[in-house]
Parts: sequence; C-alpha cells; structure tokens
Amino acid sequence: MREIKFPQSGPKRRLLDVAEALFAERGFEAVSVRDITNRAKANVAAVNYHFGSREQLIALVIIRHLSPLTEERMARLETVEKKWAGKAPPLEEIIDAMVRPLLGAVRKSELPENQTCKVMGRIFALQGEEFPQETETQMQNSINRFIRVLSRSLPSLTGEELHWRTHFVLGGLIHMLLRQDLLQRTSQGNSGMPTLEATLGRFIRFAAAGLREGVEMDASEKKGPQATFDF
Amino acid sequence: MREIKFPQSGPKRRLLDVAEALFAERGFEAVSVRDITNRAKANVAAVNYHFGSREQLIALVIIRHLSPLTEERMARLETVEKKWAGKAPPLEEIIDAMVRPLLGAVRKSELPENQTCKVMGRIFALQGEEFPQETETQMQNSINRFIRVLSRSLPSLTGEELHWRTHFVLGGLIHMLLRQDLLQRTSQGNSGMPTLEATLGRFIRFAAAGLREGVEMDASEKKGPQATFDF
DNA sequence: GTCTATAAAGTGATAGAC
DNA sequence: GTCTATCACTTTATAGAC
Repeated sequence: MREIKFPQSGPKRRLLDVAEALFAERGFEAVSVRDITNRAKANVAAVNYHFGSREQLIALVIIRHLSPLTEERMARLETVEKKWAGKAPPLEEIIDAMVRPLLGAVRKSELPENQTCKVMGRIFALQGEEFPQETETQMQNSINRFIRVLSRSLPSLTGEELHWRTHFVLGGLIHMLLRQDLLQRTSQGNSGMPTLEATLGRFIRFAAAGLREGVEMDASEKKGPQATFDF
Repeated sequence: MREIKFPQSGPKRRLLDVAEALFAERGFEAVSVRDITNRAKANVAAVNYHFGSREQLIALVIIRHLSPLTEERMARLETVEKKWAGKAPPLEEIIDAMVRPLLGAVRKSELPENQTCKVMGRIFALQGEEFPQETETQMQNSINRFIRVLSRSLPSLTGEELHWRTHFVLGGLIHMLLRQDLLQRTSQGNSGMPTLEATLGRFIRFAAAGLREGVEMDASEKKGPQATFDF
C-alpha cells in the first residue's frame, strides 16, 4: 500500500481541516470548492492547486481517517484472537476491537469530537459508487474479518443470520456517529450528555446482546463478560 | 392535518414514480429536475408545472410515504397496549408494531420492493434542516411514542439508557432499508435473499435482545415471546 | 398541458499575471 | 504560492408561444 503524506501545518492543512468540518456538517456531496475556500479565507483556486481536484481532496479526507482506523481494528482483532488462543473470545471483546479505535481517532484529531465522529459516520455511510474502490475494499475487509472472528464465538448461528445481525450492528454504530444531534432533539435532553467512551460501552453491550440472541452460552460465559467488562 | 391528493394516473403520477425511483437510487439531493423529466420523457418544465418546484415534489414524496406509515404505527401501538391492558407487552410485539407497517407500505406500492425500502430509508436518514418541519415532528412523535411504550416493558432501564438503545435500534433499521446492496457485496451472497418479512422478523429478535440486555425478566416472559412470536 | 427560450445563479477547473 | 478572470457547464425556475 502506497504511503500518503498528510500536511501538519500551513495553508494546505488549514484547507483540509475546514473541508472536514464542512463535510461533517453537510456531507461530502453538499460541499462545494467555494464553500471550502471561502471559510478558509483562501483563494478559489487553492483547492485545485493543493489537491488537484475536489474529488482528490475528498478521497484524501476519507483515507486519512479510514486507513489508520482499519489498521488499528485489525491489530486489535489480532490481539483478541491471540489472547484467547483458539478459544472463542467473548462477543464484547470482539466488538470492542472494532469500536474502540474510534476513540483513539477522536483523541488524535484536533477537530471537535463530534465533528470527527460525523466525518467517520459519513464515510461509513458512503454507498458503492460514491467513493474510491480502495475504500470500499478496505471497509469490506474489516467487516469480513470482524464476522470471521464473531463466527467462532457464535458457532450455532448460520452464516446468513450472522451477516444480517452484523449488518444491524453496523447500522446502529453509523447512526450513533452520524445523528447524535437528532437524538438530542428527539429526547429533549433525556439522552444525557455521556462521553463518547460511555456511549461506546453502551453500544457494545447492546450489540453483544443482539448478536447473542437465542444462542446458548457456556456456564463460564453466562455472567462473566457483561459484569466484568471494563469499558 | 390538511388532506393531500395523490395523483393515481396520468403524467403527474408518472413523474412522481420516476422521481421516487431516482430518489431511491441516488438520494434526494443528488437528483435534479432534469434527471426526472429526462427519464420520464417529459418536458423540462413539467416538474415545475405539476408540483410548483423541486422542493415541493420532494416534500410530497416524503409525506406520501411517511404519513400512512406513521398512522399505522400509532394504530398498532394502540392495539398492542389495549391487548395487554395495562400490563407490559413483550418487546417483540412493540417492535413489531413499529416495523410491520413497512411491509404494508411495500405491498401497497407499485414500485419494486427494494426501491420502496430505499426511499423509506432515505426519509428516515434525513437530517434536521433538509426536510419539512412537519416531517421531523411526525417522526419525533412516533419515536417518542415508541419509547414510552417500551419504557413500560423495561422499567429497570433509565430514560437515558432507553433512549440510546432505541437510537441504536433505529440505526439498524435504517441501515437495513438503505444498504441491502452493500450487505450483498460484502457477504458475497452469504447473506442469502430472504424476503423482507423474514428480514424484519430477524430484526425484531435482534432489537428485542439488544433492548433487553441486562434486564431481569419475569419467569412468564423468559421463554415465551421469543419462542412463540410468529413473524 | 406542453414546449422552447432564456434568465440568474452556481459548479469545478484552469490560464496567466503577480 | 496566491490571485483574478474566465471558460464551459449545470442548476432551478419562468415567461410566453403554441
């Protein structure tokens, strides 16, 4: 995989940050080159000069977020598998491996937390043709890897059942990242203002329970993971 | 609430159907008036003549789908509550009341099933400003009603917990409606080709389990609903 | 109702001066 | 690197002929 340089400062970096903020607010398609250069107080030609085209700028934003996330996900899944050395890991740990990297991404980013979440959500929500092939492949690989690990812990589920349940799980995750503000409005404050970490913990327990539905568990697992899981 | 007439045939109806198909494929924002009139083999001015503006056409499509859906959801929730007369209904029946109306909508529509699903998904996925206030209110009301009924069956959950879990549930539903094709590609056929009814049944069991996580159940409910639920 | 022509504004991209 | 001016298109909407 080709290495990509990301500017750490200067006008190019500023354009990138402004673009990201706008993408978070409105979605990739709804942001024009002029929206970006205006807010960045740069020239109309700046985007094309620095990034080649609007398309390439979008691709850069996507890759800058998705690549490190995918790598950390894969590494964490690896670690979980090693830790359990051939035995089936608890669902909570597997989901954690897919979800905790989001926390790291948010902390590394200099943008506000919920902006970073939204950009991530926008990326996950992209449909087939609207993003680079490399991106789709990357996402498919991490999902399939995730499912493969899950299947060892849920051997009684058919592949079909597992794929659909995982699909529901991903939907919940995307919705959480992308539409926190809708929840705020709908609940009129009743959803509180939990930290992202707390919300991810909630999500993990929810998702694990949904995936586990109707599956008999070992006595050893029955109370263990839910109670001791320390997210 | 003001009554709205929907054309049953003629060029106006044709425009509406074509528009819907395009909205399903690409999303509301990505479809231009010309895209619609071209595919409908109508004149460029047709949309503005028949609907006043692009905006109003979109609003009409949204309302035509959302209003009957909301009404049926409310009616079904009512029925479930009456049936259990003050006692807490099983989660599966509550979720069913929110979800089964989608089946009816698909059957009534003359468009292909997965197109109707996608339009629904697009509507549910709309963010704050991008749709009529009436629509947002309608959606918020049905969600809040849903949560209120759920809360009687999950009295040990805090309001905050319940709001978030419901948020995850809705995300799963939207994702299912909107991105079935992504699942097809990712699973390379391993997700099968279940009927919508079967998928909704799967979803109900998944969502109920997620909502129920960590909640102690009555002995009477412990095996009952899951086993006898007849979706 | 249908159509053409056109207005008014916005789009991404670029050539060329500084 | 930055900026202006401009090109070639596309967008929604509408006036007015048929």
